Amino acid sequence: MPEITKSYEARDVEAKWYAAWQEAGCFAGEAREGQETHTIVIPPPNVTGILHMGHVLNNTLQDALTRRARLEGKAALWVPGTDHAGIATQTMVEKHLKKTEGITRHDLGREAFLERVWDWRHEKGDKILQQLKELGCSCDWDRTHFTMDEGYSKSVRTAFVSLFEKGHIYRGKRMVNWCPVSKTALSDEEVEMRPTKGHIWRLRYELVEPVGEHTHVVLETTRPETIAADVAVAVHPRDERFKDLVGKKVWRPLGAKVAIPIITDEAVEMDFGGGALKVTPAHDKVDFEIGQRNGLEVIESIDPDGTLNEFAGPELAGMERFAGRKKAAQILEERGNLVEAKPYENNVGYSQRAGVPIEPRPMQQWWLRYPRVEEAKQVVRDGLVQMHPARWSKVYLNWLDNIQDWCISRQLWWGHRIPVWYRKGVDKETLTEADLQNPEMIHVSLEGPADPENWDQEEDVLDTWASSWLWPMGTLGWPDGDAQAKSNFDAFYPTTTLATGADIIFFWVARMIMAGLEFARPGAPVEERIPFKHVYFNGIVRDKKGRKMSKTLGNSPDPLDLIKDYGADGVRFGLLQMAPLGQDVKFDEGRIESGKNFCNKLWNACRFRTMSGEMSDNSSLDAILARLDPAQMDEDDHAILAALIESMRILEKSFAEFEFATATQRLYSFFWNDFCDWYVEVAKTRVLDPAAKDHALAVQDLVIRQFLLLFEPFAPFIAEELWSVMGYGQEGKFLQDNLLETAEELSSAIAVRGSAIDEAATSTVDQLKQVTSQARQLKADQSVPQKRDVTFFLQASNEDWAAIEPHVAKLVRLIGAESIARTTEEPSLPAIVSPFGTLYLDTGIKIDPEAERSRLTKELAQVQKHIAGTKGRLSNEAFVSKAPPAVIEGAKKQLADQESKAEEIERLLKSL
RNA sequence: GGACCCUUAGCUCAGUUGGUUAGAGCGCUUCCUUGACAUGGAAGAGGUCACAGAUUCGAGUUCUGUAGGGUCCA
Repeated sequence: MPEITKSYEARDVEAKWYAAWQEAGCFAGEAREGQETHTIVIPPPNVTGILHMGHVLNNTLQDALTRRARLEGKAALWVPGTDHAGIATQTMVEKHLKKTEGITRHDLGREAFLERVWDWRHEKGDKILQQLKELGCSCDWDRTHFTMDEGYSKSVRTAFVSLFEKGHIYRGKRMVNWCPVSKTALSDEEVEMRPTKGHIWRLRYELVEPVGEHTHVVLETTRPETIAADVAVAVHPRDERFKDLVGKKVWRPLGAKVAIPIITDEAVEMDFGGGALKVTPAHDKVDFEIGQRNGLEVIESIDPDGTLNEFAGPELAGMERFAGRKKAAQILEERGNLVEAKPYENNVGYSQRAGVPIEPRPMQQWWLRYPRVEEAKQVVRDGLVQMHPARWSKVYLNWLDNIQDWCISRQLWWGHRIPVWYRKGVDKETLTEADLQNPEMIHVSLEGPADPENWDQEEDVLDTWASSWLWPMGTLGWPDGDAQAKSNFDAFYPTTTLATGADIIFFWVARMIMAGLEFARPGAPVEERIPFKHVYFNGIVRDKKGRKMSKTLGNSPDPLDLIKDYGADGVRFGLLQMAPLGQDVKFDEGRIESGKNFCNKLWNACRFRTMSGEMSDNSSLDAILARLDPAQMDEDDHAILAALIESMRILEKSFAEFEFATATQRLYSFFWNDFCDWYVEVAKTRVLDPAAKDHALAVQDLVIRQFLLLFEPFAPFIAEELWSVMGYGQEGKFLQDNLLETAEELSSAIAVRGSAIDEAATSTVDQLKQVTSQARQLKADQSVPQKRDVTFFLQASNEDWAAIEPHVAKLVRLIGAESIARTTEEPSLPAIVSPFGTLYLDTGIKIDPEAERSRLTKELAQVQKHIAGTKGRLSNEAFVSKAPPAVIEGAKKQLADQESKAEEIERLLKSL
């Protein structure tokens, strides 16, 4: 018999099995011809990232799905990998260079700098993937991808060239979100709107020539530092207040003294700031559009690094933009242009990465008109791509309805350099859309021009998301035919489920759907082109105060510490218990501890089983079923097997609906409450009986076997260890080499062996549990110590006694009693009314009538309250005539039961 | 301004199509080291299900509104 330690020690077990799994190639995604597949691609973490609680949740879910799929006989593939994370990684390396060598990337130059980034990536990168192994993730590590690897880069360039050729990509001067710190353009999605406290200045713009009584126009602005770049004042065309002023001119109050026109534009909000708007096309998106419509000049008074330039006027030139704002307000006040300065809060766009307000500016950038927008909406509306929880599809559709072209170029070095070459001498700032079609001026291809000496490659790289949107395809080899064959693209695409956070629904999920539809399997039906069938949005892990966990706040525990303290299985199971579908998770270490304790409980239940008797043939389900003796099946056996089968049903449903908390909670209560607290306890008596022992242990072996199969997706290490220890496996095989039966399959397999589950047994067992609890309650009330020297008397009808009699031996042990004897007397002893009749406790000491009276009176009051409620319902004409018969029957039965119970308690009271 | 989510025990959360007396984990009180497990066992205290209406024989559950908290979009 194998030795089992007294408590579960996770560390050795985890290290041992992970190595064994890898050695045996357990995680290889290989599909036999015609085998159903289950594919997940990991949301690639930043290559230099480290594991945080969000990753733990997200990856545990993916692992649970993947492992469950394996047990269901599917060819399960989980593709791991990392993302190069353009800005984040580049910034990290730049900071490091600054700190250690005092140099910038420009000191090194592009090539040398990129070498440094690669060094960094090789030194520090992929650490997170190692950490995922500690968590037990069953990724196919041989398929690990990195977005900057050659193969993947080729897919990124292929997508670019293809979209360019189809006219989806263009270069154009438009307003972009400029980050003055990172000095790159950002997409709209990378800009975070934050309410920001500041001021709004009410200003006079003097009319060049007074009109009637009008000498000036009043307007409001939050950005006086941009006044020097004003080229007009705009009012709404239907605004009567300015009827006479349109077409006149005002003096620009800062910068060169210039008269600027008063124009009209629909975009002006009439009830804001008096109705007039200063128009600064270079520094505001709305103003830029007004400028375009009205043919206005564009004056840039802020440089890319956020410094005011000479166009801002001599007083402001050279100042940092926020210092310039104060200074501008001061000058305006001195010149008498300031009417009023008020504190003001408005939404300001911040660079998500750098944390500073972005500076909108018109720039030449590369843009993408999204492909397949309509189709992307349709696949979600049609349910080909299902989101869980479903409400996110609304958010998704709303974004697609208002979609804007995507700025895909970044002024960075770390990333996929855009595969565009300009003929030497061509000025890329003045290229027109027509020039883009001219092969004499522009070359766009995978491999570059044949005569590279005559061309300059575009300096910019692609937005990171313009590479990761190809992830489900690129990691399966697209577009390279050989690579696709090697990866078995045909079998594994579309992937089954994407598990991710809702915060990247636009960044990634929506774009992946469009990319999949555009590039995968051209010409194939839409359901073969989508990148995934399900999207599961897991919640965000928050701290106790509800704040997002972040490195800067330092409020996130290190998952590796948790794994050390609680075991990977404990962490996984505990976390999923607190992660219901679509809800954020407030992290509670207590739950993690409870996960660990549960593992220990399971461990000890198995330990106890090995101590209870020799291990018999556990090598297959059939072998165990053959050990069941139908003649010995009692109510407890039926009830525990019924609960097992019900648990299997619940897990089938929870996996289908991504209800992981439901699944883990059911496993917990089934194993701990139904099995350990009850079944194992009642079985102790039977195990001591040579005639009943084999059967009772066979039931336990069956339950534990099925439980381990159900538990493995959540807690793979302990499941594997016990699978081995308990002899369920075969030499050289693993738990995952077995198939998990469905609830129906198990149910009929048991029935075929002659032990068809009697569901009715469950209610008998519930009554036995109740009487057990009542007996213990009596003992506790009477302050009887836990010794087993007390006697119970049960005043039972023939029928009740027949029902309980076969269980008495077990109950005696459970309750901790000398005996339970039937009585026809009405002894003067503390009593309680049980489902099998009145139960008396003989403590051997004299009864205390007062204490007894008070206890029974309390009990009676409760029963009577219940009776009153039920009577009330039944005497309600409307209830009786409208409620379904089953409900009415239930109420009647309940009333009868409660009334007889009340009568009995009253009798006991009287007899005191 | 638009969309969505949340509010249930001291804390963190379950509660599936409306149907007996609303559950779990942690914490708390009392008892127990009895040959699986003190990472454990037994008993117990603790809830006007945010508030106000409506629908219904019946609402934690459906609808409307209010308050508070949160998220996304503009």
